[in-house]
Amino acid sequence: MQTPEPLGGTRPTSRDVARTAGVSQATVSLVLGDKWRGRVSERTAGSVREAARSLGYRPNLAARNLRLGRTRTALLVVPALTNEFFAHVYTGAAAAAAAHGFGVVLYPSPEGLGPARDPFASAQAALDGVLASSMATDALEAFRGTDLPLVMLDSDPAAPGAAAHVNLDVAEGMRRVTGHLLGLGHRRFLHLASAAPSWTFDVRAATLAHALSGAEVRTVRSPLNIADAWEAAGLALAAPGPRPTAVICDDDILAVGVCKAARRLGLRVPEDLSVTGFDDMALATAVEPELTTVRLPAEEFGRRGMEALLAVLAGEPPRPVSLPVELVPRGSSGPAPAS
Amino acid sequence: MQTPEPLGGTRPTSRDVARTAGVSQATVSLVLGDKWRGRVSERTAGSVREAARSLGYRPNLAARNLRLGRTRTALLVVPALTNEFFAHVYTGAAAAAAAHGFGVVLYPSPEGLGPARDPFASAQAALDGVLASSMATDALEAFRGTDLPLVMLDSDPAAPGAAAHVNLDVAEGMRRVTGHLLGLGHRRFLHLASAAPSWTFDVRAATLAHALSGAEVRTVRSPLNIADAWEAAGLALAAPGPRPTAVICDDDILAVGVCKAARRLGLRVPEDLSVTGFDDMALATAVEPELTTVRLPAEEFGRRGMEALLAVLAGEPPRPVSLPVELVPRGSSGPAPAS
DNA sequence: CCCCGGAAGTTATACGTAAAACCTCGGACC
DNA sequence: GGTCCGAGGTTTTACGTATAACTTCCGGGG
Repeated sequence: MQTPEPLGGTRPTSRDVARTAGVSQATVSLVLGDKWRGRVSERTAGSVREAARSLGYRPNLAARNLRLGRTRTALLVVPALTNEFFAHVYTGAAAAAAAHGFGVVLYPSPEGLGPARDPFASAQAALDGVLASSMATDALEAFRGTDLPLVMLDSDPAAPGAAAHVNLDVAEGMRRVTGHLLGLGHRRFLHLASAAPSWTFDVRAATLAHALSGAEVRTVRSPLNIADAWEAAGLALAAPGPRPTAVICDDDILAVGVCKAARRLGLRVPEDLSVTGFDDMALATAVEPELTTVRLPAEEFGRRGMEALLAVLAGEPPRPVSLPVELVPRGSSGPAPAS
Repeated sequence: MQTPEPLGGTRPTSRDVARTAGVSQATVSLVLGDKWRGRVSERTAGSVREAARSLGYRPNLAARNLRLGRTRTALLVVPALTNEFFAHVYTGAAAAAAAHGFGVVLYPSPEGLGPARDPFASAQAALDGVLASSMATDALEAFRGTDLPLVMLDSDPAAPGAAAHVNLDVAEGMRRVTGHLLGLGHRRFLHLASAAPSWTFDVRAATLAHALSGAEVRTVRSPLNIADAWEAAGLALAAPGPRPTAVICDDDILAVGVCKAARRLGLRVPEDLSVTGFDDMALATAVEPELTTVRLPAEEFGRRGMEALLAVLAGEPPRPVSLPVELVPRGSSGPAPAS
């Protein structure tokens, strides 16, 4: 069992395969491209495959992409993978892409991007289409004046520019949360909202305002990290006047910050204060008490988004998708305190 | 301000730019490739750039890659981005790559990979090099018989096959943990180890065994998720015989599981049981009490790894790197109980 | 007997770029 | 006055693939 691998760094080409198989390069291309039925004999096809295998032949993707004018590569634009939600979105998108022979490349984060560099060149990939989260607002600016097919995640379905929209039904999620808390007797609320501007957060705020129109609601904004949420919640909960009995958060991360702030203030969760999250990431069951939250099908979200993009690329006009979400009641929410 | 953008989906080529600028395609290539000093006049160069801008010209990456035989793209192989540690590694690697004009593509997860599909084709990218974590063991198998430059993350520096090694000094981290706990008077330990086979975990186990050679140590393995860790720790802590007073975990996630199991058993952390984590991810400060853990410079880890790979690609023989880690004492560890 | 059609290939070409090799002209130098 | 040289380009070629267009051979039908 010797290794007939090419030495010296030069990879074998289809022409090399043709030479060893004793056929022309075109035949190699036909056989390996699975377009040979009725054009090449079974025998010849076999010997071509054998030659390719023994040489360790791998088609040159750059050449194929140039020839075909397509790259079978999609760009995924999300804010940051260190947010578990987007890591799941990536996973789903990558899986759906792979199932169709596509690759996924991530838009480089703004920090990683040098000054005034071309976002497309930075991706270093020729692209067939773009799948973008509305939360990556700054990155999206870079895509003005591009005619690449674009599918938007969690953005206004009425907004122009996108070939398709795939959304999570966050409005229903927020209705479930408010219904849950109202049912527990809560009437004074704090809404800890994300400071990041995005359509999905606007929807949550609007839904919440509508569902709680009879109750008392205060809104505070915070960046999506525990420390900032802790500080914002601490200030809001220690403010003069009647204290809210429930805090509705736009994200599990914020809810964790609220719980920490509550404990610091001597408030028990859920006896003195109910707290709800959003997303149902690993964090939600890591803390004590576990978070009442809204489960978002993050991975399916990415999968459906990519499938919509692939449909667009295939020429099928896709219809908008809105994925159902689910309320997961856990220990962080309980009956409103008696007083 | 009209839009002279190409209509109908056909992007302008360097030849189109040449035509509008009134020069040859070669001149366009020289100017835009910044190789024109002394070969093209300032005037001509200016008009070429102007033409390119007005046409919205973007070089065809596939053609460039084919011509140059390089793609300025590296493959990153990690187990799962939903593990926050690897999301940080990706971020650092992508930033370092972007700073050198490189792109990063992720190895598709095994699930996303169809049956018996070529891992390289699945990435849908022609690659210049590979940066791989030793924790992605199954994926690494796919790279046998490849001569792509390979830099390993957290793998045995003595192992062959890699052009360079970049490691975290986890041995020192584990020594700090054991020193910390021994100093607090602990003598009976439980080591909750990762069930995933990897060199980095072997090092932790070996270091721990050596540092605690005079003490009593039991080892239990668990997959890296809260639920499994909870179960494994629950069993171990409820086992007959003297109970360990400290649990040393290979990962913050495991430590969180241990804390939950301890609470279930009526054990207070840290009064009855000290628990330490590893990694210092967001989880560590989300829980109560906050975790004593070892801070790993995850993002720098990715950055240095990518820089090592870029050095290899540039022909510079790099020396092995071992990044320092840091013990972060927090609330989950305290003096051993008196009894 | 001739022609036609299908099987089994081969030859030729284009994709867009980078760069080596070549051309042309106007002055400087001997 | 011829030659050389450098500035400022242009012409040409190659990268590896996919496929359209062409060739060749052979058996069968009229």
